[in-house]
Amino acid sequence: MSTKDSATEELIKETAKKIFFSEGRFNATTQEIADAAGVNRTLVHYYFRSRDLLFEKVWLEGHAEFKEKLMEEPKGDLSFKQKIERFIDVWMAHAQKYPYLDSYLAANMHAGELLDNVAKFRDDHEQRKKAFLQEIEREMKAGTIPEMDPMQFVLNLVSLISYPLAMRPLMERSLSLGKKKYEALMKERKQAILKVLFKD
Amino acid sequence: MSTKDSATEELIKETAKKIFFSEGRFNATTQEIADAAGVNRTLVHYYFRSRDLLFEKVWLEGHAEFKEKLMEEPKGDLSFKQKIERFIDVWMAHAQKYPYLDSYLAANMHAGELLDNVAKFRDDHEQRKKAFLQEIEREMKAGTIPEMDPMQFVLNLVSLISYPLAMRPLMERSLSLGKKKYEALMKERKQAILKVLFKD
DNA sequence: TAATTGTTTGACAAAATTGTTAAACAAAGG
DNA sequence: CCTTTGTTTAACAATTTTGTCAAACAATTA
Repeated sequence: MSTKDSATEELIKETAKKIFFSEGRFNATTQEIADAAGVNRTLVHYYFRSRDLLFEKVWLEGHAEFKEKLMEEPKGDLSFKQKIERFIDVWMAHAQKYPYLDSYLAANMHAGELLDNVAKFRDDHEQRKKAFLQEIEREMKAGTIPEMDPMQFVLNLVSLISYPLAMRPLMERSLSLGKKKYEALMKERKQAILKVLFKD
Repeated sequence: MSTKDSATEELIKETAKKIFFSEGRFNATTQEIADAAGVNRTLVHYYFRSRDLLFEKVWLEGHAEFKEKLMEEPKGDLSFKQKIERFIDVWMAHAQKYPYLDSYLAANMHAGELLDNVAKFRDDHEQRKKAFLQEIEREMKAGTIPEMDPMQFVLNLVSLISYPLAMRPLMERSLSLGKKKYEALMKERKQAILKVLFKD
């Protein structure tokens, strides 16, 4: 978004995002991407120099987009529970668009480079994270959620949200559920999560 | 295991498992695998014909091993909670050995072939699954766990176990935790999971 | 219209990876 | 000792994928 972003460049990027993170085809070749976008393969190199740079660019963009939405300061004051609800909503919406974004991250953590870039955000978010943890402790003391290490609460939260979406095809199969049934399950998901996180 | 399994063959397989599923380097070449095993690259082809066949073989083996341990009938009678505890223990142990096995599955579901093979197990497990779901419902009625769609309970269970292990490097970073601290967190993990699943 | 700039293309080169083959080697049995 | 069988190796071939380049093309601007 820094400058103009020719239509073709944008088209290639969007196509790549779709192939990589919606369809999960991480090993797609430049040829396949170019074909899917309906452009000459050389253009991929013209705009992004190399396949890896293209990948990195779209990955960072997708991830940044997600973080931004997630961290966006909500309008009015929200209760703790409302904040959690919003967190769930945003995350689930994103995971529905790019189901393979997180699983790529999981499967490629070892590379490490990706996370270094992500870390740029860190300073900004560090204090907000701290505030969030403190808020969790307050809630525990107030008795709205069970007492435990606040980190465990965070792990619970993201696990319950992300896993069923990232692992959706696996879960569908191993639970012998059809597409429809799983969708219905996801619709109820938010409430199911809230039910186990909060004492009620 | 069908026949003899020469030492070299076994060595290559074990090395491949480690590279693929412990280190998560799914794109490792035959050369890298051979190097890591300290054998000539041609041997990989001699024993497994092709890279893909090697991959499939070790994947199926790893997965089968896991399923077997998970489904193994426990000795005496266990209470529902004890069964869940055992489930957590087995899964966490396995995920510690091969943290990338599940995430590979997640990231490559679209291929679909893998799961077809896994499906062989299905008939055996189908009825046990049903029994498990019924047991969950009984527990809900008995009031030991919150009322919800039993499938949601299953999703909660596997999410809470698997995600923090599969996403470990990501979580370590985004929560700014050191290796030590995260390990400690995992030690407490079982109790944290039980705490949210059961009413107490 | 000529010139400049940016875009697109096909042809080509380079690199990386896989797969095959024939020959060397070693162990075991006759 | 010779033969057979299974194992290991190096050299080679084939394929796949990436990356480069010069020329064609289009749009805009002088």
